Amino acid sequence: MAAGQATAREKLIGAAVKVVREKGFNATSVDDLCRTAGVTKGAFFHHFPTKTDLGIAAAEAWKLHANDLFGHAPYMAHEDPLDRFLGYLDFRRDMLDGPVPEFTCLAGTMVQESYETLPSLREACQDSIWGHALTLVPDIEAARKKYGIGGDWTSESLALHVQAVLQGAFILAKASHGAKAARDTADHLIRYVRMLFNKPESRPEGGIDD
Amino acid sequence: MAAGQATAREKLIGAAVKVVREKGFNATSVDDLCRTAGVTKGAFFHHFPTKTDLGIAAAEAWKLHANDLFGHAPYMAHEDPLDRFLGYLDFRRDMLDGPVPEFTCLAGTMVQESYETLPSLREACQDSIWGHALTLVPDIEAARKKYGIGGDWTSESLALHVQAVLQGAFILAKASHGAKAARDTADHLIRYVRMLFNKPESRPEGGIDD
DNA sequence: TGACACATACCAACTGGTCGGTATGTTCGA
DNA sequence: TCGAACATACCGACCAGTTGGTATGTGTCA
Repeated sequence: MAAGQATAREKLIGAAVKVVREKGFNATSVDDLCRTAGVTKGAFFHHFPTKTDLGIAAAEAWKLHANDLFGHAPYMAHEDPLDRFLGYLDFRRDMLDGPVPEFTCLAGTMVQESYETLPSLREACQDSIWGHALTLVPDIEAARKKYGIGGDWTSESLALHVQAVLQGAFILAKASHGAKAARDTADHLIRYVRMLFNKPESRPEGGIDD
Repeated sequence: MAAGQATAREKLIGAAVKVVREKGFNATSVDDLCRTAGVTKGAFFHHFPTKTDLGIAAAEAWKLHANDLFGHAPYMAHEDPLDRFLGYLDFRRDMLDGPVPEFTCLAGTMVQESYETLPSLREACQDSIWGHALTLVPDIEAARKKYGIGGDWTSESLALHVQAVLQGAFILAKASHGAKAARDTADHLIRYVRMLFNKPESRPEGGIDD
C-alpha cells in the first residue's frame, strides 16, 4: 500500500490473469496461483474468501487493463471518430500474433466455465466484456452521425459484434494452435465495418503477408 | 451396436454433450457423467481409457451430429447455392433461442479448457469445428462463381468466419445469460454476407421482434 | 516518549472431501 | 466356456478451504 512493491493481492491477480488464460479457471488450482504469484496459501485466503472471488477481482482488473491499454493506444490520436474505430480494429487484428495465451481474453475464457455454476463470476465477466465493448459506442455513434450512416442496427450491437468476432477468433486460434484463422476472421470484421461506413479497403500497399 | 437401446458408450457420449456444455469439461466429473448416463464407473472405464478420451469421442460425435442436422435442414432444398448459404445463416440465428446450454457448441467449450493442456482433445475440437465449417465451402464457392463475386478473401476463410462469429455469439449469450446479444451479432453476420454477395436485406416483413 | 490496544499482512500445517483411475468381481450371450 | 459388457469396492493424489499462529505497523492516551 505505502511502499513500492506489489502486494500479495496484486501478485495473485496477475497470476490469475496469466495462468487462467492458459489452463482455464477450473483447472487452475489455488496452489498453482500461489506458486505463480510467489505467495502462500494463507496470503491467498487472507485477501480472497474463495477462489471464485479472485476470479472476480481478476475480471475487474482485466477490464481496467483493457480500457487503459486501448484508451491510450496510438490510434486514439485521430481526430475522426471513424478513424479511431478503424484504428482500434487494426490494432486488435495486429495483436493476434505471438503465443495464443497472450492475446486471448480472460473474461471470455472464464465465462464459459462459470455461466451456469458461478453466477457472481459470470456477472463479473459480463461486466468486463460489456464494459470494454461500450467504450466503442461513442465513436461509432459519432461516425454514423458525421457520415450519415443509417441502417437497421444500433451502435451498441456493432460494438458487441466486434467483441463477439474477437472472442470467436480466440477460439479458432486456440483450436488450431495458431493465429492465422483468427487474423482472417478479424480481416472479415474490418471489411464488414468498412462496408457499413462506405469506406472500402483503402491502403494502396498492405505490406504484411501471411 | 446390434440391439435397439443405447449402449453405455452412447449414453456416456450423450451425457458428455449435455453436461460439459453446462459446466465445462474440467468441472464435469466422471461420476457426474456416469450419473447422468445412468451407468457405473466400471462401464465408463470399460469404454474409455480416460475422461479425456470421452471428450474426444464426444467431439467426434458432435461433428457428425452437426453435419447431419445442417445437412438435412429444410433450406438445403434450395437450388441456388447462395440461398442455401443464407438459409444456413438464418437457421443458425433462429436456433439462438431457448436455454443457453442448448444452442452452444461443445467443441468450442472444450477447446478453451484443453488447448494448452490436452493436445489430443484440442485436436479433436479443431477437427470438429473445421469439419463442420468446411461443409459450407462448396456452396460459398459455387455462389461466388455463379454471381461473379471477387474480393480479397477465400471461401474457406468466410466459412471459418461464420463459425467464429457463432462461437463469439455463444460467449456473449453465456456472459449475459440470454440470447439477445447473440442474435444481434448473428444479424450483423448475415448483413455482412449479404453485402459481400450484393444481396441486401430482402424480406419485406421480418415478422419477429425482440 | 513509550506502552498498550488493535489491525493488517502474511505464514505453514492440516482437514475433510472429491477426484480420476484401478482391481476384482458378476452377468450373459455366442 | 470364453470374452465382452458391465458392476462394486476401493485407492492414492489432490483439492479448496481452515486453523492457529507470527511479524509489523498504527493510533492513542498517560
